[in-house]
Amino acid sequence: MTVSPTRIPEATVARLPVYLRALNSLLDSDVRSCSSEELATAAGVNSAKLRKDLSHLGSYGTRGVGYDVEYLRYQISREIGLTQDWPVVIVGIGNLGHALANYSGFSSRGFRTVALLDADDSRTGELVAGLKIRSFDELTAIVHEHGVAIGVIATPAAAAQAVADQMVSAGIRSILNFAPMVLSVPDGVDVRMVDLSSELQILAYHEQRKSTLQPDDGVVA
Amino acid sequence: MTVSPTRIPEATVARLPVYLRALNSLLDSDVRSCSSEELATAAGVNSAKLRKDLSHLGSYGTRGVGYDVEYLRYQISREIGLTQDWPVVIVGIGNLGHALANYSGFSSRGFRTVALLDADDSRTGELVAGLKIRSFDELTAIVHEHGVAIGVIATPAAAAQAVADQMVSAGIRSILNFAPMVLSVPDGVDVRMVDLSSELQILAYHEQRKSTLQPDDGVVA
DNA sequence: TAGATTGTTAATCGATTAACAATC
DNA sequence: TAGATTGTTAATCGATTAACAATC
Repeated sequence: MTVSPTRIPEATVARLPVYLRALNSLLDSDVRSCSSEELATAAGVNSAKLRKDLSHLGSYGTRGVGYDVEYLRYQISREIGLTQDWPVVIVGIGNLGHALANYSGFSSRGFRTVALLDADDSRTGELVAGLKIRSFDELTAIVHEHGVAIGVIATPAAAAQAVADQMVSAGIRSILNFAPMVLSVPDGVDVRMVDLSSELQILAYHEQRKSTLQPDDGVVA
Repeated sequence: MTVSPTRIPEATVARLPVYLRALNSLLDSDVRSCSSEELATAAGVNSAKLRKDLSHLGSYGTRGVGYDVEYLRYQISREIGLTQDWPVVIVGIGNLGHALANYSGFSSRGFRTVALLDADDSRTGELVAGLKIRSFDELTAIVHEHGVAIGVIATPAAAAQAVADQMVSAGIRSILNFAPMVLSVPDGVDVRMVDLSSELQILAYHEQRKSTLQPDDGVVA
């Protein structure tokens, strides 16, 4: 009874962060209340989809009125789990790791970077985003000390699998992978992959189609 | 007849870069030929989905034998449009822009970064990844000079919409947005959004469910 | 009450998957 | 030919959307 009564569809889960961001930006503009139409516009989706998505979480709006922005924000945060503390380690402090360590979108949403690790021990002690870079060898100790559940991999592709293996054996069950490399992990471990180049390739595909598009293309009788 | 005869489903397009990466990694290991089963494993999908996806591009395998790795790689590259040159500009050279400018996954796939722009003119002239940072004011001139079709936004959220507007008016029709901000653009302009924090939030949601999962959860009679 | 807007229903659409005929 | 594996079919599953009854 205390836990979410229903499973939330994966497509909906992926949009909850978008709604959260839209609600935050409404609050920044001192908007206290909004309709599904307004929120949908701010989030870049249509309102039917928004209402359907929210209906999976519960009934947090008022018919004829709309949604209380702060209340809905809290409910979505709670559903995602952002009301609890999430200690995170980042492994691989190159340009990208550096950017991630400084990324305010993490800290502002309940994620707390507890350690930055790099395999290159000559960088140990270097200060990045207020944290000293530590040796990768300390991973297991750090995971246990802080109860880290989420690991971020920002190493080159060649190192990523070894890092993932070490994370898993240290007890991490959720991995965010920025290395352009498919990781193999045991059942029960979640990996999400962010491939910067994939996104560019998908854009290129559509851009190419635009250029070769025939004027009478697009509709088939 | 020279252009792709069929429309490729969006879900398939999103996976083509993954297949391409898997094929590259097979080639690195001197694997010249593979079955759909092997390639699917390397790409992290099941083989039925892989074959279905490839069937949208054409018939590039041999029954009873499998796929020629190099030939298939070429066909996918061509379909995505990676056999042509894609000049790219990156706007916002903070930590993330810096990381993107140095990211080898771009240059190795037909993407050519022609300019790095930043609104902070005190940074003009600074050398990053072999390119001098230039003023944002030069955007339109650079787009025209190099025929830039794809723009990358790595600015803070507050600046992103203005950058997008400028890109659109300069003629860019494909934008990769790393700023945590929904962009509004005219019809015909493609925006893909990469939100580093969203991915972490989706992981947190699943991690949270793992912790609260009942032992007899998962199946309902 | 009248007007507005949610939450839900049901129809449609697209994606996934297993199975297998085609064929090397 | 016999064995292997693709490319396709058809069934299933999940996501999207429009419409509207419920209700503030």
